Amino acid sequence: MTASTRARRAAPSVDVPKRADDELTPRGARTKAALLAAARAVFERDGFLNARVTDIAEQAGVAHGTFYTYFHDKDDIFAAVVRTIDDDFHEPAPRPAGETLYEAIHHANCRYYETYAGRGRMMGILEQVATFDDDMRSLRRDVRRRFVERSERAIRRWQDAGLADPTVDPHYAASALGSMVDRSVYLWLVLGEPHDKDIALDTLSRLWVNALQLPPDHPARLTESPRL
Amino acid sequence: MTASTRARRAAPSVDVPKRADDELTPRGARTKAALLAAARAVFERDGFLNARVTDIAEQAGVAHGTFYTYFHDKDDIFAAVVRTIDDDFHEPAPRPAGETLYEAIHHANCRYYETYAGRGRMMGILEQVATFDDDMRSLRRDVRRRFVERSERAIRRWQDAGLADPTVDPHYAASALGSMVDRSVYLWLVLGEPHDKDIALDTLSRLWVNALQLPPDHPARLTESPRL
Amino acid sequence: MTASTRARRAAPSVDVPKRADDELTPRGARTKAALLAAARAVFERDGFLNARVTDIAEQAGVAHGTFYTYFHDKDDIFAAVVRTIDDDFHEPAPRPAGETLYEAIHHANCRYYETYAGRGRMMGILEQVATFDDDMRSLRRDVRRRFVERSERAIRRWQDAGLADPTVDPHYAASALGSMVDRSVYLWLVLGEPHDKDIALDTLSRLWVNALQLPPDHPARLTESPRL
Amino acid sequence: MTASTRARRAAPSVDVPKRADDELTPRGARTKAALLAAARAVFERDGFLNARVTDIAEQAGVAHGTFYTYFHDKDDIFAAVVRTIDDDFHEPAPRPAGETLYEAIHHANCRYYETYAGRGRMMGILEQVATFDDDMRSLRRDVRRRFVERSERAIRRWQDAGLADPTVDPHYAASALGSMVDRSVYLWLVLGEPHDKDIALDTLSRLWVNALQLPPDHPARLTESPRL
DNA sequence: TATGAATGAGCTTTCATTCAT
DNA sequence: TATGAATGAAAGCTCATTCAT
Repeated sequence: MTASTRARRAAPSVDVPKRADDELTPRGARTKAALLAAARAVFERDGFLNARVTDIAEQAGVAHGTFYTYFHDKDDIFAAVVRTIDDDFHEPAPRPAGETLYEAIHHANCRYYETYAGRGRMMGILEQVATFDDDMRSLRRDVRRRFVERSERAIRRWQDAGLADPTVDPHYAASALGSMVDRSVYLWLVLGEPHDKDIALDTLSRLWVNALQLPPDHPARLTESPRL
Repeated sequence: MTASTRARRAAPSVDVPKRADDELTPRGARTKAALLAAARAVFERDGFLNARVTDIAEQAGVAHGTFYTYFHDKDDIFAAVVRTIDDDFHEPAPRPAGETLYEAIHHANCRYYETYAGRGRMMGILEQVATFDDDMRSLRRDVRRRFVERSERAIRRWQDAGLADPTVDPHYAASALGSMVDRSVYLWLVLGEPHDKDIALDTLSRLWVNALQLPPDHPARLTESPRL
Repeated sequence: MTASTRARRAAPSVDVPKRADDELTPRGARTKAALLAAARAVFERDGFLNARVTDIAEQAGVAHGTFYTYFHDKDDIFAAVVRTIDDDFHEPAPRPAGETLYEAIHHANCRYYETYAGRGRMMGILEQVATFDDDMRSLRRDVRRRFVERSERAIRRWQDAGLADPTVDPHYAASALGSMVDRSVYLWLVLGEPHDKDIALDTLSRLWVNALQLPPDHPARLTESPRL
Repeated sequence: MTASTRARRAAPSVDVPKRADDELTPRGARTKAALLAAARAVFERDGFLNARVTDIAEQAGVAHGTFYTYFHDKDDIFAAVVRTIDDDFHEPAPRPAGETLYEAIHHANCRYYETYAGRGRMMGILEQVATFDDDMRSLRRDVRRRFVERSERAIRRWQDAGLADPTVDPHYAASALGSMVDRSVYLWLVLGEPHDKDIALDTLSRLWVNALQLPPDHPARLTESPRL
């Protein structure tokens, strides 16, 4: 044969899943991990938009094409990176027994701050991607919704117990206070607004307590903790 | 995720300034205005990243090349569009005399909501651009800073007058409450979170007042209004 | 702005038509014509599969990107080249008055041969593309169908006039005889089977006449000519 | 046209022959057979151009790399598949004694049809490959030549016996009638042109007989059968 | 000023083939 | 033999920007 002749591919598109994690040989798993780590580094350095697949591959020390052995495209690996990061937000927090309401709320806020801080620049990148990618936006909103729902339930319980201002709407209150914490932390940790961590978090917690007119020193025994 | 996403590294971009507004012939002024209007329409339709210079020119009914008679690039015209939009946030609000504190704060929150709503999709786009463009980020933060500083001064006055909780830090409180309002409005108006406007804004204002432990029915006569 | 940022395009796909021929400036028309000519040359030299857009642009003496000002992709320009070639097959042939049946049929066959020959290597390329491209296959079959239908009508008339074998099915006969001519010409002109043109075409015409048991010397006055 | 189409220029391809069939272990023979079967399935499903070596290996249930233990490349295995298919066309047909000429010719045409139909989609793929691969084109022409030569000899005999029109050239007639049958069957079976098999084949045979002006009911005892 | 054709850097993705295990 | 990870050559296509008219 004179000429070997290549493809007229029909749109491969969505399907064609990459080999699942548990079908990988140790070597493959290592490479995939290297790519994920490299991707995170590159995203953090360049942001999502400026990150190039080439850079990620190079950073991981593999050939350009190897990237496509494990991921479909930049979006795909980004989602994978986010997934590795996202989980910690969902772990239920173990709560000490004798906390006051202020302490419980403060604890939750601190924990949110620390988790956010641990994610470093990736949270900002996720925020960026969420402004133009529907899937990431959904993911972002799901995380948020869970927090808000938890807070909402707590507010209702406090209202029922006569501890919280009965005139505020629990849903909107939970949403607003969640936004307050979430956005403040974003300003401090992602946009780098200078701040004194202790004062900042203490103020946040006080405002939280005040906003619902909770008695700060009342025991928080009502089980579930009001995390953002 | 459907489409692939690209970006470009910073370009040298020699600063050849385009002809200033007052040096334009009437015809030129008309063309420039058409481009600005077209740009806003295209940005609102496609977002910043998907907007193409070609589309803007086409929408404005001028040739592709004409764009460059008036603007350096997409960034340039985007900044110009934002400038035409940004101003309204800064107009001092005329305040009625006999307002209560709740009314004053609620008025400010409503005004912020309305202004945001009037900007329509552009606020979301600006938020998007602010995630990767330093200049736009600065602009965004300047707007914010002005709001926060005004609130901060008001809080201090209220604390001095014995009306507000003296234990909260005025700066962080202003920042946090500003974030609360700003982010809530973003969720409602940009991300389209379903909400009942009246309840939502009322809750926001109540939380604001509560958070500082202000007496809601006290006259707001302390001059400057605490907007956002 | 630090980085100018490019697109996250949504699948542009089918639409986005290129500027129509009559909206082109003379310069544009010249370039487009150059690309078409270059494309034909490249296709004839390399076949469709091996032809590269780059080669076409280079051959036309324009930059790579210029190609995309006028055509969507290789398929698009191929279709355009074929369209410029296809038309001649459809021109109705002017027929002399006193022809015999054999002469009329022979004339049609010769004309088919010549038209085919004039298209040169492009007919082979079209045959190639028709094996994997549905649109081109349709085009190919449309051309064929028109020939066959014309022949079929002629055969019916001849049968009605008692000139042709009444036992053959007019449709299948037209199709089969069309295939005979079409494929023979393909073998000779595209695959380069050595042949003596005169004997070859004469044999073809004799077989045609015999196959229908037509009296070769009978006047062909039954108006429409049985082309392929 | 949906997808873009690429091709590759001829590769040097050093001729390291793969292990011959009789040097294979039983296990190896089984793997090779699996690959051949898989290749045929994939070619029939996707066509030659869209078939990927990966798909063939996967379909055969072996690792990608294993393919290269048995075949050089896609061309190589395609040729092998075709070889397994090609043979049946050459088997001499056993002919009954008292046939008429029409019956003999009809029988041959039916047999060609059936053989073609049995090859299913592979004949179309072979036609496709023959448009760009010289070796496959040769193979295709060899098959054809044998048929034509056989017909040519038959026609000569019939002419010598005064049974066939002496004015048609035996070589071109054989070629043209072969093309008629071959192409008709291609249209029906590969391109899927709707047809009534009995009428279609009967018409084909009648035209064959008529074209040579053979007496249809004359005994076909002249030994060798005019196939195709 | 306005035009729109021309440019080409830049990034993406595919898949045949090799090779260490 | 079998495996499947790694490779990298090839093309494709987009669109911001320039520039001759």
